[in-house]
Amino acid sequence: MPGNKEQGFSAPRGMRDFYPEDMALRNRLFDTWRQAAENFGFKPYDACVVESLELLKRKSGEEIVDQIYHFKDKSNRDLALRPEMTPTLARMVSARQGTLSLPLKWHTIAQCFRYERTTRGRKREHYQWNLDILGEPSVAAEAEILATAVSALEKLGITGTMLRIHFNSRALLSDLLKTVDISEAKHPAIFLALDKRGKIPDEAISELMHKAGLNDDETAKAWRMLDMHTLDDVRQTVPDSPALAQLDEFIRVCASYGFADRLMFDMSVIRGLAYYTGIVFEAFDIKREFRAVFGGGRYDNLLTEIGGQPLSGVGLGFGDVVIAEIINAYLPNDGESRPECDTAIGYMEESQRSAAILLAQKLRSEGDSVDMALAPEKPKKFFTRTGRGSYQKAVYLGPDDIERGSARIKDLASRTETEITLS
RNA sequence: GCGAGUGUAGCUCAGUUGGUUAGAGCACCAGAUUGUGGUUCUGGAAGUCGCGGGUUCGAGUCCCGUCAUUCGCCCCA
Repeated sequence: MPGNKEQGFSAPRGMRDFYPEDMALRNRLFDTWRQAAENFGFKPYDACVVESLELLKRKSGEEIVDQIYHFKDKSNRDLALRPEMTPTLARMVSARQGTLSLPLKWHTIAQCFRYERTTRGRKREHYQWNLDILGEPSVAAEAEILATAVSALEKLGITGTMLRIHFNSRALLSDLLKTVDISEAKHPAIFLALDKRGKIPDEAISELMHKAGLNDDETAKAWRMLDMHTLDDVRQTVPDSPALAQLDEFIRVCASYGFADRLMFDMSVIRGLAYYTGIVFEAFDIKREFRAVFGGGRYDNLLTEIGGQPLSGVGLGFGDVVIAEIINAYLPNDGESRPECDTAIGYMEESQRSAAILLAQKLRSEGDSVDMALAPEKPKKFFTRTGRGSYQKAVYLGPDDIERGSARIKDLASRTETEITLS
């Protein structure tokens, strides 16, 4: 939309304005996230939006710097708008590592920024719900985090027939690569190369693996790994893999929570971020029409990179942009407006204003939300304005009502009126 | 960073090979109905055609630039 016509101002590229009508969905989403997190015992935390560039570099690598909004402050410090919450979490936990009791479960809704071309489902700014469990090595952590996210999805009306959680395990991929004698040092490069499958040509992926030090034979073996589509295929190759046993246990725990039917093993889920080491997951809509709704996995070395003690954790990031698209596509009637305010009060003349204020204050003290007119209105205008769905009830005061000491409160949906006393 | 499309009233959009004063529907405001709203009728207001430059006797229309936006690619939350 064009912005201010005289000066041509609009929100900068990729940044969003939230008008009151936009806040309805956003607040519902945020409330749902917070309720689910509290329901599962996650503690809220928050942090500054500006981070030191060095912290982000150390975690994400030099090459990511041109995708970050960064700048120098007046003392020449290199700072950045956070592109994700995990480095900040690592910094905060590391600072109190000696005193925090583990495992810890924290959550936050963080606005994150990223400087890149905008496209469907991707802005330069978004809100991301972050769930993290630190200090629990068992798959109970993965299952608990996913159960929390699934709970939020259910509250939003997104059922198992609309969305599936695709999962894989980097540890399992490592076990598979070991069986074909590819050294462990080369695994991370292979993961990052294979993660690009479907995004860049296969030849380019093979080229990436060659650059990572794999010969033709090893590259072919890495490719063959992806031909396995089911856990049974994998089981035949590495029947004794500890990572496979973990996945079996993971599925069992998820079944106890009751959402195992939403899970789907998927060798192509690898995740682009370098720090994942174990189970990884991404949630997609059934039609695969949209980008991932949420994603995450287990990381083991997050704190050691910034000087802390080793601590295993599981994290999940759930953005506000894609889920809004999914809700609009799968639940099209969800956006219908509903009353935002209990009662509207209007009056005919200035001389009824004080009575209107008294009534408004009385109803407010009883807990109703009340929108009282700030100026006199003709009755037709008042009822036209208030009858558009924003209010449940309306009271209109005129001279006769003040004389009688009572007024009629109207239920706007049923158009029925009941008497209330003015006192 | 690369490629393509779009930009006309609050919204959705018409607008002929360049031709006088730029239109429609919905929404809005007023009246019919001077104390009661979702349907009806009548009337009204509202646009520097994203912005800037160029070509032309003349530009919403053609050209260049710029900003915003959408969709791909790179990349990834």
